[in-house]
Amino acid sequence: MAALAGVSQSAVSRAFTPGSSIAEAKRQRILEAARRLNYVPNSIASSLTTKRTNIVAVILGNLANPFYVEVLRTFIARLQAQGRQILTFTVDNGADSDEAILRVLRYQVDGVILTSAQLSTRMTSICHDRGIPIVLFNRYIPGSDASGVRCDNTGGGRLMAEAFLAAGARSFAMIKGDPKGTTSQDRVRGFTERLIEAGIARADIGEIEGQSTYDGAFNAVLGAYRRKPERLPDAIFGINDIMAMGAMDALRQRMGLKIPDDVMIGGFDDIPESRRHPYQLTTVRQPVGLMVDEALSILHLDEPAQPIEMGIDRQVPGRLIWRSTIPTPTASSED
Amino acid sequence: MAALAGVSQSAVSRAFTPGSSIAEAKRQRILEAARRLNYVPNSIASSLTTKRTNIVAVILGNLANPFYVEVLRTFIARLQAQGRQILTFTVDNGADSDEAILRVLRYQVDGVILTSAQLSTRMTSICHDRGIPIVLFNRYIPGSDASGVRCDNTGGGRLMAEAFLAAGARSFAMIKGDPKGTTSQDRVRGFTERLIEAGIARADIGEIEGQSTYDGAFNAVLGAYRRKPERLPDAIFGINDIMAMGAMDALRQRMGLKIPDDVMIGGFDDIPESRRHPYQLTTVRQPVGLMVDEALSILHLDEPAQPIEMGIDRQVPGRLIWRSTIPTPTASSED
DNA sequence: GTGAAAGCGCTAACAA
DNA sequence: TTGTTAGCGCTTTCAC
Repeated sequence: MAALAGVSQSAVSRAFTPGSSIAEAKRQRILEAARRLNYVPNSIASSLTTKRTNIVAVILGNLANPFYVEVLRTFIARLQAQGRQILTFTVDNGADSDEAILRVLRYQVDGVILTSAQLSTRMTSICHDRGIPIVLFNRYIPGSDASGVRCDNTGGGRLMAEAFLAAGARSFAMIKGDPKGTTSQDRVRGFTERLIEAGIARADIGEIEGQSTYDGAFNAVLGAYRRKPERLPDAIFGINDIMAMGAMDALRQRMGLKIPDDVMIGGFDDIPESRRHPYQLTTVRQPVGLMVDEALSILHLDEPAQPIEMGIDRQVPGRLIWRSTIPTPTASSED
Repeated sequence: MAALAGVSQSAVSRAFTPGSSIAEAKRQRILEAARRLNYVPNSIASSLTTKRTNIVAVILGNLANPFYVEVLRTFIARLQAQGRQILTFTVDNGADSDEAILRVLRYQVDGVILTSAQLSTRMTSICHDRGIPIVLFNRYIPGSDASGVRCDNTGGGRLMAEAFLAAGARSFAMIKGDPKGTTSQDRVRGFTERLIEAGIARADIGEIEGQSTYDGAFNAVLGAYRRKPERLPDAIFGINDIMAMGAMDALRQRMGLKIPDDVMIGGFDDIPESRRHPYQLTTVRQPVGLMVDEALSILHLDEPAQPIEMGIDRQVPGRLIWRSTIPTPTASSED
């Protein structure tokens, strides 16, 4: 390219580097030649010297949960607007992410965002040793010095418990997700704690496993209550919206029950589907945009020289969105 | 790394290159040292010489349509299994993809997959000149020599027309998507053609604009029929499932209609949500896995030396999935 | 099977 | 403001 345009290599480099000292006329001339020759600078080559690729890795669990689609979409939107590229990886839900991380490290990514996967301490230190920041999204790994952002899951669980209590529920069940994940655990814990505080007996708080999926919850509900409808509690808390939706469909379409008349339902996440007519799910909203911004700020991609922030565990509060799967005690508030 | 392990640079390179001539003992020794030193080969550097990055770009429209989430997920699964990385890009639905393509070209991707976006001939030739194959997914650009894979949308539209006709419908409406996209156009055309052939009058085939989204279709249906229920046709064809779902919700929850008793509904895509209880949508299934495989075969990532396949327009047939939004004339067949 | 040396396309001093 | 030079971390001849 340089030769063809009759200028030095450095001139070309400068022409494509905003803020570098080059005469405006020359820059224009080079840009014009580049267009004519269909020249596109090679970012791969430049990152070899700059040590910056402008690539960020996003490692996700299964995209079957629309919540994570929303998360991915938000990360893509933000990063793309900053001129960064996204290397997307999926790993099986809850599986360990070692292989994925090793692979993205080969590509010298500027940062790693990890959702729905385990992170070994070995990988954490490998990343940190190489100066690559890593942030956990909606996940907390006890004992890890990796930083992360998550919703206040415990608090969110409490909010849901309060909503049910206010509506008069006295017996409960939870549909849990990945039993190893802190996200599900925390929501379960907050929910349970609040109920106990309100004087509910442990025996009146049931738990079933929904595997974090629509089908899992659908089948779990059928398995638990279809033949024993007498066991049905007043209220069921789906640890995430997609499971709450599976539960609703099983309850209504397969068992002929009315929601919230026969059983109340609560969810968590506030995915777009939750507000749709068939569901109108009362749920705890996670502020995805805010959480994404927090995650990116922990990565501080713009100041690579800054030391990596370790051990941060940023929690942002969720918010209860009243819709129609729990009778509203007083006034209702759709957003 | 080489120095630290007391071997040559080349030896390290060979140790990490399957099939290169190196003594097994030496390879093991190097691999062991690498592990100890947390060494990870730099793919960025290697691609500078090999001219292969093992990165494939996937450019998508909005992820609000679950169909494209499914598509993305499938591409990720396949490519990841092949040891390739995915650079994900989103562009506004139907917007041109020039900027996105220029950006991925800087990263020397081995191939480009493009869905839901326009592709200029200039970009096509830039890619081809540099030997980068590009494949259109579910999109056909007339006059372009870019290759692509798509469902037989015209045929799918015909299938839906036949289903409605068999169920006795005599008046129709379509909820169209992006008016500039061939995908929507083809489905509309096939549907209309078949109806005309069956003797339906043009006046009995209405069209409304659903903007390819749930909300768009929801509102369009309300706008078209709420105050004029007498205009309601026997059958409504949502050009994609997400719009069919929006239409169903509007019809049932806002207008109190029964499906299929008061109005039949058909969709296209067969997204996972379509089989769920609230919808049980009769739709035309796109064989995503097959289409993805076809797309990847057109890219022939494994034989970069082969000339780029141009002008291919591979069409795979869709299949009608009978569920419950159209009364089945005779026997029904869930997949 | 192995190492030395050249070079991939760029950026970053440095000197002019 | 400009061009020259020396690498960035790897792969690839090419001798050995």
